[in-house]
Amino acid sequence: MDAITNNLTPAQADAVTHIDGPLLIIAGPGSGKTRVVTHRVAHMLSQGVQPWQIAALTFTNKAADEMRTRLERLAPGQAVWMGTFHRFCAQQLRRYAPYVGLSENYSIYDMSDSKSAMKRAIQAAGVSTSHATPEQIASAISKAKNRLITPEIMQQQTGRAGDSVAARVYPVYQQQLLLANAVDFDDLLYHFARLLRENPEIRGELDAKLKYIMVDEYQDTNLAQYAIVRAMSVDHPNLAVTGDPDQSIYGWRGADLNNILDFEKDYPSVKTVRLEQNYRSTPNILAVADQLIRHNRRRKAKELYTENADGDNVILRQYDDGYQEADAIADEIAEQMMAGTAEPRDFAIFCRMNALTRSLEHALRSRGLPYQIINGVEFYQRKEVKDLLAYLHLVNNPNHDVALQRIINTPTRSIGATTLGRLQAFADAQRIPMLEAARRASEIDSMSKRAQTMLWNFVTLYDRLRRMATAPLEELLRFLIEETKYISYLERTAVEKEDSNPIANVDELVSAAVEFDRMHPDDGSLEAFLEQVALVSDTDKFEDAGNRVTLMTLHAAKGLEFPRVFVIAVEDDLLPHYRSKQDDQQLEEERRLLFVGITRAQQWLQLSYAKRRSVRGDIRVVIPSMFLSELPRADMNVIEARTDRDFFDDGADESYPDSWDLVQEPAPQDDAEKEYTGDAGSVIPDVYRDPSASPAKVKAKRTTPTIAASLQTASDLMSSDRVPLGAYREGSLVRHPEYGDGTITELTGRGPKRTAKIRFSDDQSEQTFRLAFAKLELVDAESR
DNA sequence: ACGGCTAACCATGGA
DNA sequence: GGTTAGCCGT
Repeated sequence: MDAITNNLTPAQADAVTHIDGPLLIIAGPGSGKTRVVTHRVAHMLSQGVQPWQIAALTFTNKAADEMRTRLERLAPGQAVWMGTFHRFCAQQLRRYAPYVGLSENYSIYDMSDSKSAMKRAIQAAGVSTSHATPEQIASAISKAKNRLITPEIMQQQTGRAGDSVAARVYPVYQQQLLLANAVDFDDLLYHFARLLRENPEIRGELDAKLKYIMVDEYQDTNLAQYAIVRAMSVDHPNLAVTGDPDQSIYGWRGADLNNILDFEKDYPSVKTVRLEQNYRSTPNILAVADQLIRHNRRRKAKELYTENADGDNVILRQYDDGYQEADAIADEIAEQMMAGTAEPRDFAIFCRMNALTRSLEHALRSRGLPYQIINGVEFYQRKEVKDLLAYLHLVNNPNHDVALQRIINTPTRSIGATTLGRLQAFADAQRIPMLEAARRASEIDSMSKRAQTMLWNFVTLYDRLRRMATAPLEELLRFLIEETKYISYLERTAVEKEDSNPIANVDELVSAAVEFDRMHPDDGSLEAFLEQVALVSDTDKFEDAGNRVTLMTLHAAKGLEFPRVFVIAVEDDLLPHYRSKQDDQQLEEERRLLFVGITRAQQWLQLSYAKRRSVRGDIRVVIPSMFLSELPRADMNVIEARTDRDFFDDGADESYPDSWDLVQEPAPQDDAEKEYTGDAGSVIPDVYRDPSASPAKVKAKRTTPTIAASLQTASDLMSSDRVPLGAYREGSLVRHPEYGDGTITELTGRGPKRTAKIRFSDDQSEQTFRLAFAKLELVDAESR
């Protein structure tokens, strides 16, 4: 008992010793949350709670592993269930599969599996993708599932046009998944939530068995997760959740901030504990994080403080371009290593999207610095790995149509698109899985004799593999590699690339199988292996990778900490991402994302942006992120790029207020200006729109001339002595110096992104132009 | 009819 | 830089 409750702050002890009844732990970054949670479990165990009465739900395996390791130290040998939401649901669904129309050997589709399933469903539903892309449809269906909306309900809701397309695909997609005895990621939660809702006896059993449920990162739960957790906490409402509204960054995955903001309303008898003292970062870093997050409205105000000693000022650095940024950061790391003040594992580099790691990777490699990229999709997404896993999937679940389609002709066995199409049509017509259809190929009239033979060959191969289904995994895997001649197929087809070695990846998969056999000598099953593979991410296992610099996205960085952190490309359209700028809630989520990045740093932090960045080949002028103007610059080291000052020559000497006014209050004389104001609104922090929110206003006044200059440059590009953008209409006649006269057939986008599709009268060709940049003239009908 | 190849086209985040 | 649709050679 002493070892468990000693050395805790009063707040921490409060949380640790609370056993019965709802508990809300609002835990700021670096506040020792994991410590509190594990100590609390240990305390509960010491007070006679049985380990099997406790379940701790997390979002990543890594978080669960971390908890398990720490608990093991406090209370060795106690089998408390700790794992991700998805794994928890997957395991429960194995037991209750028939209740939701599945068999217990059901498969879990990963993102690319669901994508192909979705494409097939869209085809089968016969909807046109001209107004809604497959991605949009998939996202609408995913959102529906996250909100526990059934296909029937979605069809009843006469929503927006895009949704009605999705509403038609949804039941077809769902039906096909059930036929394939498969679920997608959303279904794991969706099916289990509905199972609990529709079967009170199961709900009651679980509620009674799992008397103590804990949820980590509660701010990232969606409605389905909320429903699951609540359903299991009715008779025994000993629900303990931890979270931080300021670190909610998964809204795009359906996370609902209200779950945590309203927790006290859901459970009026809740005990709320706030962990506000930060043990991770220097005051310098914390101050920057705090100033930034104050600009959010939807939050629970929190005082972050630390007793840590002062450290270096946070650096805000400008580079000329992305390459200079990469080189300079690599140099900086090399320098700090040479100075003996740091080693590779001390450094992390965060970015908004994976594509941005490329130049960094190059810079680090050319200097011989060891690094690792934590990419959400890596090993298990590689072709050769997916191929072999598809074989395993099909062996485990003969209804797995996506797997069948992947491997029926891999290695090639003369079963092409035509044959596959006919097979699929037959399967659809008979409502049978495709493997079954292949067995009955002789019944398919349109199928050539030759194709029938090829299909028969495949089915025979499958049956040979199938006989090995219960063998140890390693044996099965080696057998199928042998039988399919997969290695020689790779040697034949794989192109030698610098950093990909398909055969080594196959070996790595075999090693994973060996390891799995070793870990599960008795309970090992193909099904369990496939489930594990489906539910791990590469993010989970970065730790083992040795002494390396870590590159990852801001999303992947959550829950981690590093002594020295670089956040790169803090630029408009990237952070905040351009697809999040239109909506205040999404914009706040972007701000939280930067907040998460900043608060990962223990001792040293640099935020950087470039003046120019090449995006997909072409070089763009960069507008620094609006978030940078929200930081306490007086307490930071602001460093501008050394060269290239004249790039923004016209604006470099402008004082700050003028340039801001330019963006803030463009004289609204005509349509174009109004148009741009609307768009620029999102570039302006909330505080500029709402005078009542004051604290940042003073800070933002310190915006450097350079930032102001580039902002002005952007507005120059937009407005000065150009035809007002609003003057362009669909049907407008225009003249282009190269293409000649034409007519605008379509206008899309706003502000700087305003884009026109133009059909030229000369050759009837259609081209698209960004109005702000294209050399277009409006012509009136008479002058042509 | 199949399969390999080239050429557009397209990209946020990820259990 | 990676993926896919469509083309062309077998």
